[in-house]
Amino acid sequence: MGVAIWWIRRDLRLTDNQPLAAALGHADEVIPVFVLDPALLASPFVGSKRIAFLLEGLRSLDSDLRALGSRLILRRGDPWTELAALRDESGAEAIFAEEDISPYARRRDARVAKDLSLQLVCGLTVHPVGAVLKSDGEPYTVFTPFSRAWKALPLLNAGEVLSRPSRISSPPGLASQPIPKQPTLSSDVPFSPGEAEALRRLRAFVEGDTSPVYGYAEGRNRLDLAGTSGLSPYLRFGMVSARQVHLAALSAIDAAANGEARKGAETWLNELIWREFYIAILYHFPRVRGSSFREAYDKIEWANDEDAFLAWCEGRTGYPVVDAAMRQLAQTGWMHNRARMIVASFLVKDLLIDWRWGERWFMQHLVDGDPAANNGGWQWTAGTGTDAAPYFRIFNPVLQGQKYDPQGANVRRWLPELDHVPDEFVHHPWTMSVEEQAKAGCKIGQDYALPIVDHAWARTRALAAYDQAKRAHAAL
DNA sequence: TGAAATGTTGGGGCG
DNA sequence: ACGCCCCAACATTTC
Repeated sequence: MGVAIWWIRRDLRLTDNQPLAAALGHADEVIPVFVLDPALLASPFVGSKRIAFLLEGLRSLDSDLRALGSRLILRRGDPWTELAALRDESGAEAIFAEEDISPYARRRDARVAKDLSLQLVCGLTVHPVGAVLKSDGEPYTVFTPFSRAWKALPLLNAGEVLSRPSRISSPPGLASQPIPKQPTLSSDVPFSPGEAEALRRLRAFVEGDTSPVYGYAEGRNRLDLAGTSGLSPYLRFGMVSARQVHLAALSAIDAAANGEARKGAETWLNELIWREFYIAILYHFPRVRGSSFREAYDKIEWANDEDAFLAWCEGRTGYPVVDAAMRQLAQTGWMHNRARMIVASFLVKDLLIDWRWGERWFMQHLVDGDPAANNGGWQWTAGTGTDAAPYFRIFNPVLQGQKYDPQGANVRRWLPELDHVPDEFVHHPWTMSVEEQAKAGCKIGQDYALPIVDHAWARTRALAAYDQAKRAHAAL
């Protein structure tokens, strides 16, 4: 039956892998190949923590493949060139890959498909990208009706997970370059790559009557508790399939012991649907990658103060809830979703800095950085996106801190200089008297920054800037 | 998946 | 006893 190529991109798993299953169904011998694309490595939207996670993930996948009698072939270079060479070396008739939807991925795949026999298979999402449409055939731009239609669609393969192959035969003698040792994954990054770890985390989150998924409705918002699944980096690289996670959410909903537990599992399912919503938005409206979905807001006159941006990046804005989250991001490559909304609101509304600056910084540092979800999240906060927060919804960083980190435990974890600041001041330490600052061992302006902007003033400025943009657009 | 500003109500202090 | 004021608590509107 011949040879097929399984072109691995963001599907680093053996269980429930549709392109792999398609390749195995098509040929006796399958070549698992990953092409390390220098164009991607050089992108300003890529950072070393995510690359390190990917490289470790490839090592883990290689080890899993070897256990099945195969191995990972790694090639560095332009995908079209490398795949054409591999086809010529091996005589492979077809290439199978999981469909990807970012503008760059689509251009790359179109170029490959023009000359090589490339078959793109669903798998990035539960439902095929582009299959969730209104009755008039147009894409949804509002989440709630999207989610309703999404839930009504039948599951591919009747919801059966594709089993892990027991053996993969590959042609011998194909050259593979070594998986690069650099960049290395810092021990500060709290994710260890690989399919086994992804499945372990999934089980820990959903299995049993008292699993965290049942407290998710409340727990997901708390910055000081581990209420989230921590699966985002694994979904980002397909170390677990979206469908497997979806089925786990459905089972948890079924097994919920009471209304509150059920609500937790349903809320979690909703987050998975937000992921698919933003993937669909980027697929149907690729222009959102560079510009606001709502064009009026591309007329905003941003302040774009470089020093303020640097203070935000480095976590020295003087607002503890913001600074703690930004230092956690720089150090570990991860940030709680609630914190992402808070720091994004602060950058866009309080500092009046273009959301694209924040989008790029997040992509450079997040281990789970995904173009669709990240863009969607930023445009949501900036009020420029589909079904976005209204422009006047501006987070107060003090109130958000008090609400979601009531004792300041998370703030103190990342800002040790606030260790001895009493709870009542921990989210607004600049209101301490000089004596209180001395007692807490935290002199404001010296041990910890004075707020770089007054929130009440900044709120008014943001409202005026957005209002001005709307007027400018309406006048056209 | 906000927060601030403004409006309303009602208990209690007080002359 | 009564009217008046204050203001906390809650509701509604506005940004």
